[in-house]
Amino acid sequence: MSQLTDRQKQIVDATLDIIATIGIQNLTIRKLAEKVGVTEGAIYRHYPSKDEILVSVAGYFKSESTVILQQIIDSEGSSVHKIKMFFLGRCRQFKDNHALALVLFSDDIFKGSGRVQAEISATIHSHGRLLVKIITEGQDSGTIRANIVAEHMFMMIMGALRLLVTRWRAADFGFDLLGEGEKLWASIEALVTPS
Amino acid sequence: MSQLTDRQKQIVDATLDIIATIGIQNLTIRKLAEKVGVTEGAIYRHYPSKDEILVSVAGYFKSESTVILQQIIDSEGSSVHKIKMFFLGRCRQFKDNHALALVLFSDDIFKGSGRVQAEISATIHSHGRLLVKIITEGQDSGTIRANIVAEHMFMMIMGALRLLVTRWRAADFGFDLLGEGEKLWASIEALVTPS
DNA sequence: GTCTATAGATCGATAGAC
DNA sequence: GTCTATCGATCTATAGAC
Repeated sequence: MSQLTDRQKQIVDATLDIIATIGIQNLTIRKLAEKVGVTEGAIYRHYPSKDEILVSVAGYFKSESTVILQQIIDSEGSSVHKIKMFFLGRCRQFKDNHALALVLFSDDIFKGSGRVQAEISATIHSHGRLLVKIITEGQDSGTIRANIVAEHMFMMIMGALRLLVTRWRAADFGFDLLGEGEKLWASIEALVTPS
Repeated sequence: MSQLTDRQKQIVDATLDIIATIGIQNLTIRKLAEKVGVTEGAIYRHYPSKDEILVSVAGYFKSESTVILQQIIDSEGSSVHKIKMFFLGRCRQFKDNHALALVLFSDDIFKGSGRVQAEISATIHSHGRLLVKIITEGQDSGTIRANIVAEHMFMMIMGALRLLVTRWRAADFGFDLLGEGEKLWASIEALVTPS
């Protein structure tokens, strides 16, 4: 974690790019070196092993994904507004950083390297708990329908976002994710707010 | 497609099992042969290549996932009942066949073998269109809230199911998927039916 | 249809010159 | 810090005996 050198940042970016385009099962040091523009041996001057590169990728994911959470905690709006901020904020992040969508929504990328897997799922889990808490607060204050399990509401909202992003990736990023995200959010808000 | 020999079925089952446990990036002919109980050379008597085994896996997925769709088409219930049948039917299928959940909900399993990837996503897409059509019919007949885009409603329902299954897998199948699915469905039904 | 044995390619990682 | 060169392991796939 902490700070990466310029080369390390290049390597992490190249790794994400390769995973996004040809899948983790085709991620090799050779292809990585080729994309960075150095030889295979040079890669090992910056990382001791391939696994350690994936650890770095996971760290990058963690810091990026936490940014929006902090903005929400500091925000003053209603519960619905906070969740909307998260929802559209993620769309904006993915639009600016396609590879991030991949890391956040692929369950099997880090399978095999157990340590990385555990860290990522812990992060996702803690973020989820925060959002469920916000939903519960909204239910208590009457801005969100109260006769539904908050956890289930969270699953529908995040699940829909994930499906949207999955389609966006399948379409080779060929539509406006933020625009479609706003439309989808309008439907979600209509469903979860009291009528 | 068509019929598999007993050995081919064994190989497909073993493939799914390996993918489910240690990930596709660790799927090798050696591990496959070991699990089936024969040597590596023997595998190639039943399949010409590793890729062709994955094609078989995809075919198996396709036939399994279509079963419930046909039941729904033939059913006589309301739109809400049909979607519930699909939702809980999938839970039941996954409970009986853990590996199926993996194939249905992993975007990156078949990345790299473009032909398989295309076939699977086409199947998922056509199933989705059928469910959206059922939702639209429900909206027209008044059993489903009509002021929401049907496509978005579909995304929330399927997204929630996916998230539930993802958690079930992460928990090593350690809770009752069908029971939790029924609770989740109750929340979904409360949200999507007119109040 | 299964075995042993092996070819040929590619993988992660290292050594040593510069 | 990058290069060339290479090691040892492992991969997919094949050949030939039984």
